[in-house]
Amino acid sequence: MNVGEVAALAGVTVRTLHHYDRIGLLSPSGRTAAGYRRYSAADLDRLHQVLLYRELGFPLEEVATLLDDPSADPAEHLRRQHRLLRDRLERTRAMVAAVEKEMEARQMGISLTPQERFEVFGEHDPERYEAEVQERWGDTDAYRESSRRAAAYSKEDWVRIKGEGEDLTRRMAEALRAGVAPDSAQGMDLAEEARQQICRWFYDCPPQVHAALGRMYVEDERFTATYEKAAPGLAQWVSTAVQANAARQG
Amino acid sequence: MNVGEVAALAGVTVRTLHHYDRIGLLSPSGRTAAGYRRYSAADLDRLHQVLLYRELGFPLEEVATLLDDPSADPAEHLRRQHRLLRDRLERTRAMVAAVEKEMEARQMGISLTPQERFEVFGEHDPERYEAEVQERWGDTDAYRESSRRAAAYSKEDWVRIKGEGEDLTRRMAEALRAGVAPDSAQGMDLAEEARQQICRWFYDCPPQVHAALGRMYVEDERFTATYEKAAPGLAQWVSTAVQANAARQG
DNA sequence: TGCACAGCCTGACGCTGCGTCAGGGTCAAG
DNA sequence: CTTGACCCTGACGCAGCGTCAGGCTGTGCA
Repeated sequence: MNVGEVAALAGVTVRTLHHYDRIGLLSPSGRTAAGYRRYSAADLDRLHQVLLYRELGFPLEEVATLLDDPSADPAEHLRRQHRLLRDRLERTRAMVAAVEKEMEARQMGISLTPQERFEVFGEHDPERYEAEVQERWGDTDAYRESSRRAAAYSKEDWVRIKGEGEDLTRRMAEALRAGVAPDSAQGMDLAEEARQQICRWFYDCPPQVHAALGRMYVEDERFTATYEKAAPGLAQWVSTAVQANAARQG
Repeated sequence: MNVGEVAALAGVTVRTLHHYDRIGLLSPSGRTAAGYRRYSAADLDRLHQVLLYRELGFPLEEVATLLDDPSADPAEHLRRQHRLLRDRLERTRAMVAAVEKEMEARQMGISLTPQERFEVFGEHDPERYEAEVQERWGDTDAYRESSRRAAAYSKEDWVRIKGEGEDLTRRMAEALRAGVAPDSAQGMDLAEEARQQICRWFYDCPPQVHAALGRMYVEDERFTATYEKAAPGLAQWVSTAVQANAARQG
């Protein structure tokens, strides 16, 4: 793809891509004879990561070191991004609540103290902080340890993770064939097992989040196809089981 | 207050306050004989607004024009901030969902198309866009009309708004004294009326949001005091009614 | 075959929103 | 009256692009 196409796709300007090329953050993997930049699928992948980290407030140079770190596999980036995004969600929620409180206070003729007003973004140093926490944590042994363990996943444990997942899918398919109802206790137990697997290997996945994932299993045909390959009707079955399990816990 | 104190309170650096002074965005209302900046409560107020708008991605110059617009009363700023914050909340939620989808896809060995990956922040031009939409809308007649009407609140209708609020509070107090249960149909109807009032005059307030406000009525002593002044036990009564009403609708 | 027009290239300068010294007064405590 | 924390005003620097300028490329159509 040419710069213009990539820019349009990613929602950035051509100048931005030029800039990323110049500073070595994202250099297209090829050029035409005339010197035109040519971006490959892998380049798009990287651009995606760059934009996510940028949105999270990381300075570009740090983004480069993060993405070039050979000890960090893709899954680790996803986990980190997920964590930071959830932090931001929390913060935004707090700010919305603060504005609503202020409105309510106005209507009732109460005026809030300055401390109250500022506390929602006090200390935070808006976006920066998220990146800094990363940096700080990056220096502690504990984090490095856990991070290294995480990175080690894709080397040897990855097989085990995949195996566990496939094993569970197989047991679900068996249950389906045996006529087990997805919203029965047994069906929900299987769904719960799936949720726990995500928690253990990937990220903290509360029932509500899991329910959203469940919906995706029937809405996105590629996920559907993967389950249908194990057993016809399994996508719908799993989706229902997950929802029922979430409702049971909620 | 001195610069250092203000800076600590608001979570910004002294340099930032110097900068805001220099560009005329926020000049302290006084100076000591020695030239020290002295910030008043009104200055803190303004700083608060500045930081909110800044966080929302507005360039400082635009923040200045917004805050110096004489036809914009405080309530209008709150409504705008509220709207923009909710937009951001939505966007962040979408990004979290996208990362989760990507994780799930990885685990199942599916790979997403570039289009899919970028769509969450495609087009958006991260923060900037929020401000731009403002600008664009600011040019349409419809918006200017509604905006002017909104601004007119605090001039004459403000009395009516206050009146409506007090009237409702009085009727609630009467209900309480008459022994009406807060979670009875009558109690919930009163709560619903309160919610509608917020919708009409301030911002779109779905039942869930209203429930959160209800909790505040008993948690924040100043809100509690306002209600207790109308009738002892009213704060708890209103809170319960609001929650019941939200549950009824949810 | 040629040309018009969109798209690509490489400098180079500009702008915002501060961070970061430098060099020098101020004030409260001890 | 001194020490250390705090304040002042320049002045320069830096990230992350926006925005020309000046020139080559590629293609659809006459």
